[in-house]
Amino acid sequence: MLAEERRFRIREMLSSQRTLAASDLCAVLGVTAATIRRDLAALEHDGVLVRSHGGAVSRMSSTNFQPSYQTLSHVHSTEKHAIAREAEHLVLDGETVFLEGSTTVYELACCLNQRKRLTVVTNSPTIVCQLQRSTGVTVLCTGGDLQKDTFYFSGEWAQRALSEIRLDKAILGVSAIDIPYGVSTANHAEAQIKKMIMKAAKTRIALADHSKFGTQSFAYVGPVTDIDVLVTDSGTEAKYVKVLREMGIDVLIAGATGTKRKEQNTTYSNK
Amino acid sequence: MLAEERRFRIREMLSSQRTLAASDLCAVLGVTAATIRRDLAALEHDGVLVRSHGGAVSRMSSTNFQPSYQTLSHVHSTEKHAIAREAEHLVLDGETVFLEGSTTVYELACCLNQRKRLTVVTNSPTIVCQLQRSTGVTVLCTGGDLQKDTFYFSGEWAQRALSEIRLDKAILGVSAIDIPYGVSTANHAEAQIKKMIMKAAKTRIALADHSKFGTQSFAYVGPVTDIDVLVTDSGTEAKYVKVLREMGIDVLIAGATGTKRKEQNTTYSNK
DNA sequence: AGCGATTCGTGCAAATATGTACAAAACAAT
DNA sequence: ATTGTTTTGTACATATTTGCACGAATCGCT
Repeated sequence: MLAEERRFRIREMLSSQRTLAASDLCAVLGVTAATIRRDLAALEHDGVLVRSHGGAVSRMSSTNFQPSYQTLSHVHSTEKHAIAREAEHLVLDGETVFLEGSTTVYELACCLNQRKRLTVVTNSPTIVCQLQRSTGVTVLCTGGDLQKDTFYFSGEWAQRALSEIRLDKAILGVSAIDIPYGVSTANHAEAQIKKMIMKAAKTRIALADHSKFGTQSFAYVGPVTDIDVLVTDSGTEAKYVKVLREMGIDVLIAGATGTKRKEQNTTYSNK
Repeated sequence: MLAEERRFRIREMLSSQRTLAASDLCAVLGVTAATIRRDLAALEHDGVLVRSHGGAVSRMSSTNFQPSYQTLSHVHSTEKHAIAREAEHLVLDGETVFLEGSTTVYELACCLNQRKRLTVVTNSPTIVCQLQRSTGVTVLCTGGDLQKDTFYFSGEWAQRALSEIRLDKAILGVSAIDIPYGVSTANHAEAQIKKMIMKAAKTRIALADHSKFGTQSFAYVGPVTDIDVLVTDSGTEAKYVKVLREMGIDVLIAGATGTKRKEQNTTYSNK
């Protein structure tokens, strides 16, 4: 087998598997570990992957693209992950959904790679990159100005794109939710986009970990009753859950107990 | 057996096999390794294949399993890199430029991270992700439908965004350039986008390595005179350069020693 | 914190591939 | 037939790849 062929197959595997174990590669490709190591070194040099002890992690369509995302997602990452896993069941095959950029929604996007017949609209370049290899998912992007603080698109192009579509479901992260005040966010442009997403979707699903409750932020998005389904973690105080449910909102609590989650980047050997 | 027939059979084999081993070709065609090497060298120059240690890899998109970013990014990467470095000087601080998704243009985007006061518009999510951390660069994205084969945005949203802007410079990769026929590309949607980019820009800069010359592809983009500046590598035949210059096109040759054509993906240890 | 098991980096040697000079062979045209 | 051109085979020096080996670094587990 040609060296090129071998490396091509490694690339190929990386498009379906985010992580590869060096030992597995030795067995599958029939070469020694030294050769695999050299292959991985070469592919790392080409920017295809990032090596890690025992194997490698894909660099395309992964969180390695933006460190800001990584640093952010470390915060409450266990809860975010549980929330994403819970929200995944709300997305059905054949639907058209909006995924609004936010770290929690990004986690959700990672779960959707294997879906068939799903249309995703998003204002996040990171989510686009995450989903670009999944053949079963049609991806549309609003485009617009890239906000340097949040890494989402906003602005005129994004707004007009949103004004022209109707969605089965919109999934968005919220940065602040308060019962009397409503939902708010730090960025005015982001608030504008969130309002339009709300308007375009039949079902509005919000993801918020427990730290977001009872807080207010600069730019007002809308009342909490704009939300149809709210997914949060078990750390949220019961009083919030109770009041929201009384207001007719479907509150889902993601079970985050005991699931000791390790950092995504270092678990390369899992199948 | 005629040399022409031998090379035809190699082409034929490449349409069913992505890679060919030189040793296999010797056996099948009944000639020595030296002859096969000369054949492969000739076919490489014609842009049919890319040589690699021990054989060759098909370059024709129809046979490539995924003629995507990753597959092609290592092909002619030395030339692409040199071209990108050369084109970098054409982008000036303070300008508004369009970067059209293509592997060579992506290389260029990587060089622009440190710029101050630069506005970049692009239809490539990969380029957005590449530039999103650079504080000095304002990034806009056309949005649109994500093409699963090329990973660029196209479609209505992309077209309308392009119809509303005027650019100092547009930088695009070309997949096929032929003197009488003009510029063409494999994808119809991509050709549409390219046309609009051409229209929106005051100065149109095309990047093309030597293998693109003298080739035609499915979808017509426009005559070669649409191009103001063409950046290529030193492997391009002099006749093309001469004719294009006579037509008033500013042809820049990226400095690379013509004889030494090492494959980047096989040299991982240097530097 | 310590320890055994893996894994990593790398020098070395064998095998293989590459580029090229040169001669032989095939071909084309008078 | 002969002459000039192109192509192919041979030979050989150089370059690359790969497996093996061994010390160093890292990981997982107690």
